[in-house]
Amino acid sequence: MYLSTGMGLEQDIKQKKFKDEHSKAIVNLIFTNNWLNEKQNKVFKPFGLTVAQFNVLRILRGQHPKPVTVNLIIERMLDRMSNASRIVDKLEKKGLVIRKQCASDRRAVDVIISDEGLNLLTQLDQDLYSWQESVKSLTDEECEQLNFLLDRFRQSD
Amino acid sequence: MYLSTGMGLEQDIKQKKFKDEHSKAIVNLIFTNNWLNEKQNKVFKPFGLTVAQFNVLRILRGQHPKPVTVNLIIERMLDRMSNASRIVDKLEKKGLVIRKQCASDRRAVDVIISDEGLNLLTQLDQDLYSWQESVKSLTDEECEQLNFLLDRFRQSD
DNA sequence: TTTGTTTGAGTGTTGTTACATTTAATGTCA
DNA sequence: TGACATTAAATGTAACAACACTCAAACAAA
Repeated sequence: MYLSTGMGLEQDIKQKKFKDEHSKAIVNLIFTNNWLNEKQNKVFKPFGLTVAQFNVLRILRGQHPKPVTVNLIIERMLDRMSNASRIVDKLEKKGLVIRKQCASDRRAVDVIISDEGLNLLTQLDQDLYSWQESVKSLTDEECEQLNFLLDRFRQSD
Repeated sequence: MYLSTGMGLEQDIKQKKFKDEHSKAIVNLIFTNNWLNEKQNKVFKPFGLTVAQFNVLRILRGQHPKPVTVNLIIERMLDRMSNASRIVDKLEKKGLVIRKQCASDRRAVDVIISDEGLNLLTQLDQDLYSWQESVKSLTDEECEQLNFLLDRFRQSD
């Protein structure tokens, strides 16, 4: 599934026509996200990570060696909140992160990426980079344009 | 969460800078999809439908009164396959669709949207339309551009 | 201090998804 | 025909997400 025909959304989902370009854009966004997600999963799977777990690790690496509270993780996660706690659980069980009570606020929990976690990410980086290159089909200018449009897309808040 | 600052992705997920525009586009796509998904769920919730269920109903309405096999539903679904069967289950339990064995191929199952299902969609249409208008922040031309870029984004297959 | 409110993290529950497997019907072709 | 492969749909399962709730720590303020 999700083999693009290279002929646009209508062919990909076999729909004849959309009411207007905005309706189509909504469907196109969802479809493209699924397409992307499916491919990303395949990259992370050999490393035993889900996309969500990887993103948490990446956040932790970004702050390393500073600890990061669960709250900060939630703030920076791309996907729905709430399960940050459980994701950290999983990562802890795999030895990829270390969790300890925060000294200055005993409600909070400091999370740090472990050496093992850092190593895993280092290994992953290479594969991720190749993957990204392999799916890149837009020019830099087009990417910029896409980012501009997506940012504007979310402006109705 | 997901309150856009109206200042672009970096602020929204509090990340300083991306490696390049392509990396940013990938994250932007995921983030925008989550943003959209969260909003869509709120529209469908009062009707007791998930986005996936709605999409199946819409496919069925598109073919009504012709029956649609589960396979065809899978082909046209935006999101991951495999659960089409179970989604149809749910819809059947709610009386929104009718399922019966296909006459010409006894492996296949014909699914038709029921009158109740059609009614529900009619009610939903109004809310959905208002919602779409309320989140529309791109011009028609920009939507067209976005569709063009998203279609091209998936071209690495 | 005590009382009430807010905050950070974790938990319980229910529904959903991903993936593999199953079962029956169909197709194929020697 | 009979043996084998393929297809359509359903199901088992483990992981995951959504959402509400709990619980202890911190804050606020009378």
